[in-house]
Amino acid sequence: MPELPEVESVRRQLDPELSGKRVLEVWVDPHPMVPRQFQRIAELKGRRISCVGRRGKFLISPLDRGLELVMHLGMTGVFRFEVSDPYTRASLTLDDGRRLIFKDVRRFGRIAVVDAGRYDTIPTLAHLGPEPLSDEFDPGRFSLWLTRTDAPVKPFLLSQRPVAGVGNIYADEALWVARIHPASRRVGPKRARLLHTAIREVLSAAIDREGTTFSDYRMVNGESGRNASFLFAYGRGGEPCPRCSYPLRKIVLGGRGTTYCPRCQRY
DNA sequence: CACGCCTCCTGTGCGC
DNA sequence: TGCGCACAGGAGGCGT
Repeated sequence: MPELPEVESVRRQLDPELSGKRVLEVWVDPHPMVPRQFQRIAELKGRRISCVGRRGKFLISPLDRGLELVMHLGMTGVFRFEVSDPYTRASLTLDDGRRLIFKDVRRFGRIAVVDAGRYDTIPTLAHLGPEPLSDEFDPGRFSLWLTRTDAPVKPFLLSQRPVAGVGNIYADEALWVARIHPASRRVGPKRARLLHTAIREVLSAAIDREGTTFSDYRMVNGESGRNASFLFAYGRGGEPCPRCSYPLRKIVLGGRGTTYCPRCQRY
């Protein structure tokens, strides 16, 4: 569900609420999946949260005692304050008396405590590519990545290695903007630069609209993002391409639903 | 090492 | 109405 723009929107609401707060109590839903998805969460008790940052789709909060809190929303994760919900998987009682609830229907989200900067238990974070909206996201290096890989371009983007935070929606969107077929294995320097620009454009625009809500994604205040009605390709299979009017086609690529224009996105 | 497939979990919508 | 299947915005593990 949540990609970089959604996670950033959550971060912006969570940061002022959690910065400087201490965690008094931790509760976790007893479930077989808990040890994997909530590693070392008990160590949160008594820790102070300095702020809420973000890397790709991960929320990261430095704690005292050299620890770090790493949170990932998975597909259906939502943070709320004081909302009773049957899908609550964890809650943190803060020293201002409020409780932060983590609800997550599909249980793919995770909240882990790690030694600061040690991400060996979180491989995607350990090998995460550059932040797309920072100077670290360099067109030249991105182009080299794309030249060297043999994988189809969309699954490669979803790996989080060439760039952080791009998921299924914004991969389809950026490839549509750059006019590149999602299954293409031949993205040369010229098209790589177009894609580099397109990724920044679609992510920035989505952040401005506080993300894309289809069903589950909500911000901490419960509101939806406003980006859904601005999408070019994702979720619009069968509709006319906004650029050339040819019907958008939906396929499965790398196990993920993929919508693109067969006429103006070239392999 | 890199890639592609399958899995984790729960809900929903569709065709028969 | 009931059933079975495909699919949903994520990542991780495994085999090749």
